[in-house]
Amino acid sequence: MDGTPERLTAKPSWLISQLAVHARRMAFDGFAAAGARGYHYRILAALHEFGPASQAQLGRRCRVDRSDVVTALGELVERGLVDRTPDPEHGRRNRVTLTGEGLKQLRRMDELLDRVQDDLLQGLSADERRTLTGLLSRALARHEPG
Amino acid sequence: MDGTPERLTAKPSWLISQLAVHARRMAFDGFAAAGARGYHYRILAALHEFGPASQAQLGRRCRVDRSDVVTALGELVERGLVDRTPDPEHGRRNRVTLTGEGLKQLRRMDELLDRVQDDLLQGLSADERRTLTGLLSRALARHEPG
DNA sequence: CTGATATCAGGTGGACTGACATGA
DNA sequence: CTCATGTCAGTCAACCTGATATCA
Repeated sequence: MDGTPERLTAKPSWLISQLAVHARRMAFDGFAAAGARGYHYRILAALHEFGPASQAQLGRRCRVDRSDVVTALGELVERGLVDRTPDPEHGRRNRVTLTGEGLKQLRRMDELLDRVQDDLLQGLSADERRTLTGLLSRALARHEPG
Repeated sequence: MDGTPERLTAKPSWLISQLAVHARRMAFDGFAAAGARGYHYRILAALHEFGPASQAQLGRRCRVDRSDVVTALGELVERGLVDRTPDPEHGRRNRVTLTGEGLKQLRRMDELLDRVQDDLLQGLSADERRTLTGLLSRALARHEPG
């Protein structure tokens, strides 16, 4: 433990970071072609997965800061991918819903991302991918909301 | 495959990205306390792992852009953590070496990072961590240099 | 009063691009 | 003429902070 600590390139956090870089780059290229970016996908996906929500809820679900939700939602509304209407039951809250166009866009981005995943994990068997996914989600679960 | 594509929160690339965020945040806090940041660690670690090198080599080894290497090295030189001297055998190239202070700083950051790793992967057994590391490095290996 | 919500202004580190001069 | 190297200027998405106004 003197001369040689764990090599940088063997540290899981390094591997994770570098893989994240690749994933983001690949996804980014595809998203850009669709005129979108990461935050757009995450918001659309959260809307589809959990249904209509307030902006604060949305941000918590897809882990985007409220202030960034505002900006991203503005762009999504502009493109007609989501609707943002004031919540009748709460004067301050907005109710955000996915539009038909938004769903279509989400499907496009989903296909794209699936191809990215495939590319990212090439070299791993289906079994290994499942194992990896399981381990990752268990690790992430420890760092949830609270 | 119609109503429900793979959930966002189950996609490996999402898990990887979110874990990377946590890792970076945890490491960042510790690094900041030491007056350093990610690039500094990566460069110091690469110097220690592969020995003295030119700036271009360094950048390739720790995956930092050459232009960013310039800036980071400037800061490291200022703190006396590395030496940058012109390569006598090549008029344009610099030779960058780790100083004693640099090594000490690297050790501090290494300890810190190991604690971060532990925290990041809490909930996984030693065996599972090895499995995870193995799978990750095999996946990353497919996205190497070329 | 607290607390949640939506919004705006701003800052930061990491990743990247393009240009440029110099040397092998 | 190429290619690699070091340098500088600037862009960008993601992430985060703080302040403000509004409403329960």
